[in-house]
Amino acid sequence: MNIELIAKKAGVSRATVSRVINNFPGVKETTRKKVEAVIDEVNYIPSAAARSLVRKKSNIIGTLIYNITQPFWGNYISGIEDGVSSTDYGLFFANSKEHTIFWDEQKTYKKILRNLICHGVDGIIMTFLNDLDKEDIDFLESVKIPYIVIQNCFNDPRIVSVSVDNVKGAYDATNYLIKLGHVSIGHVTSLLTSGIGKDRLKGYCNAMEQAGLEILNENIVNGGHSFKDGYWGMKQILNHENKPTAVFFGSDESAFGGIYAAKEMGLRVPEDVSVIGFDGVRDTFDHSLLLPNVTTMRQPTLEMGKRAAELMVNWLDGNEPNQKVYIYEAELIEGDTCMPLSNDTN
Amino acid sequence: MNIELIAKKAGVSRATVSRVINNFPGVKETTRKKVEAVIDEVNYIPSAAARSLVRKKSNIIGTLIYNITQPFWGNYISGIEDGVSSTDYGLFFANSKEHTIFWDEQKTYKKILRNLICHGVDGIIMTFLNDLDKEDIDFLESVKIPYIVIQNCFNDPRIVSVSVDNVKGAYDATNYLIKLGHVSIGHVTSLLTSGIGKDRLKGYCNAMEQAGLEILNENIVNGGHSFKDGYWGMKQILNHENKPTAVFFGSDESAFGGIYAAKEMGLRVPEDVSVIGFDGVRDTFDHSLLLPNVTTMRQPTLEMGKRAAELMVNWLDGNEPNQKVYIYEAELIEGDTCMPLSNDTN
DNA sequence: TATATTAATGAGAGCGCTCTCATTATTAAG
DNA sequence: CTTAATAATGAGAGCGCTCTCATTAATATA
Repeated sequence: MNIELIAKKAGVSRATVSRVINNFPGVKETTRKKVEAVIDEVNYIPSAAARSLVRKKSNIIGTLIYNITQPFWGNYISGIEDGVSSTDYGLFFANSKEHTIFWDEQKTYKKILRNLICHGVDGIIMTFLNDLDKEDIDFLESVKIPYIVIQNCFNDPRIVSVSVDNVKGAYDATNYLIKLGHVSIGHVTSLLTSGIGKDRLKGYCNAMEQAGLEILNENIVNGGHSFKDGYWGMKQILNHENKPTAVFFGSDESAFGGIYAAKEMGLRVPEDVSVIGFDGVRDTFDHSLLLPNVTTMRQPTLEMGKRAAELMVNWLDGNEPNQKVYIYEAELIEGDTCMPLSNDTN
Repeated sequence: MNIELIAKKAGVSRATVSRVINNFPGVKETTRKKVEAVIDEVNYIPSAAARSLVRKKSNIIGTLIYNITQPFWGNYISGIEDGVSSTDYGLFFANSKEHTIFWDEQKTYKKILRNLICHGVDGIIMTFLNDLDKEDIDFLESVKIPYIVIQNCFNDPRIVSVSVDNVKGAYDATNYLIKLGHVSIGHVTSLLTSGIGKDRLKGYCNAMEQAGLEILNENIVNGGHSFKDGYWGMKQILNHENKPTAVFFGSDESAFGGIYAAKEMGLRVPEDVSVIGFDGVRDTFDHSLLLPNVTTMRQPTLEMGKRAAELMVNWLDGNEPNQKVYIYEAELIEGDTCMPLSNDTN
């Protein structure tokens, strides 16, 4: 079933059918009705391939999201979907699993991106946890395809990104603990191979310095975003003689791990040690009531995903983003895992 | 950059370039090298649209998954991705959110499916929780596009499906409780508007009947797969005078809700009431150690997703599945939420 | 060296649309 | 009723590939 047959059946030319399909003006109402009737009758759907070929546009946006099986990342997809849902664009999907990018030699970013382009996407929305390889950017630039990075922010002037202000978020988190009277504050970082981890560490340091508090190496543990990372990080931190009275974790999952570790060591949260996380994922779990109500810096992942999608849609429609860097603020969500330092009667 | 230009640059015809791109035989080695050099030099990637048009095949498989922000469903995507990862196929993505299908009038199945087809997918892998509307099937059949349903199984002979044996799984779960000596066993169902919920209820009834145990209406609560459903279901069940000593939940999330409700009512799990769930999602959460180690019937979602993808890939490559219904077995995973009935010294 | 056979390559049609531009139908103006 | 203006429609080229079939190059055989 093609446009030719529809035209024949309706007794008009292909051009007229095309006008009807695309809702173009300049078709007499009676003709339009006639054509629409035929289209409905035979359940005609125009060939996407033919359209893409002549328009040089597939109306498909490629997405490369770190690990959608975790709600934190899944929410980005949801946001992106929100952003495209009222448009003619659809989503092509690459890589849903963490290990694929990190450990699978066969699947470097470049190969995944290449695969995306081979399938004809018009633009790409992606998360990059590790700092983007120069080679990857060069590749994207060379194929001249619009791309937007979410979650991570780069100082490369070529990259459009949507992310949270990690320095400020970490600063706010640390400062919240300081305001509660804590002076000895630990930090289990997120991945320091990414700008995200580095920025959060920087925010932590900024807050400590500004408050005139000493930054102790033994209070900073190189971690990651997983439960396990938080678990081991917390063990390490709490094993010191002068253990901190509060710990800032680079992610909520790692904070959960830290809380678990503290309990295992016979320490109460927050009575013995306060804990603050980052991300704000708790509510995304159906079983959130079973999880510690962790105090955290919430990232508006849904909004950010949506924003990225909207920017991309507009871009593909001819309106290049007028900024390179779109920054959101992480919001402090007070849970039950922080309390004022008991010695301190503020 | 198109095949014409590559041909010109390499001093050969378009046909030869095409042969090289597609790794077809009958090209002299020296010619092949020459063409490949040009392709590499200009970073040429063939137009997906043009290819699709002439081949009448986009090599894109559409997926319609219930709610990817929950790991249970996200795992299906992971499995599907596993199944296509070593092939030339890619994934197009529709609908990531529960509400979109259930509550958004604008997004009926048919519209989503139509959208998928408009974007040119070759086949569709989808989850349908509610029983598939006859109209939806008719539509899919009318556009003659291969589709595979995962997670739900229909007795419509036209539908290829990959799912778990829900009757047997529920039977096994209930029987496990019976073998532990329980005689008064409750059931918080999953959605009874879906075959899944009905089948699990049936399995429960089968086991009870076979054991000669009475099926009490007050022990069966119409629920759903969410935490909330389990929570309210459990409250209802435990409020009866002769409350059951064990409860089978239609999902793990609802089991979590049930466990939470029991605790709230001052009852211990499993000492006062045993709980068994369905799905086997606990390990998919990074913070699984913080969750009750619920006894459950694990569904091999990853394998099922992979299988569906493989079936689809083969189908699109010309080999129609030789069965209509692919059934997996749910596997009993013994956790810490069940114990023998104390009165019973078996 | 001439001929038969096989390997390598090219010419050209066609996939199903869109879009420009020419043509025809319709209405308005004189 | 004729002409000018506008509205509606159609003809046809072209998007970038694939694939068949014809042609030419290379090799084997006599």
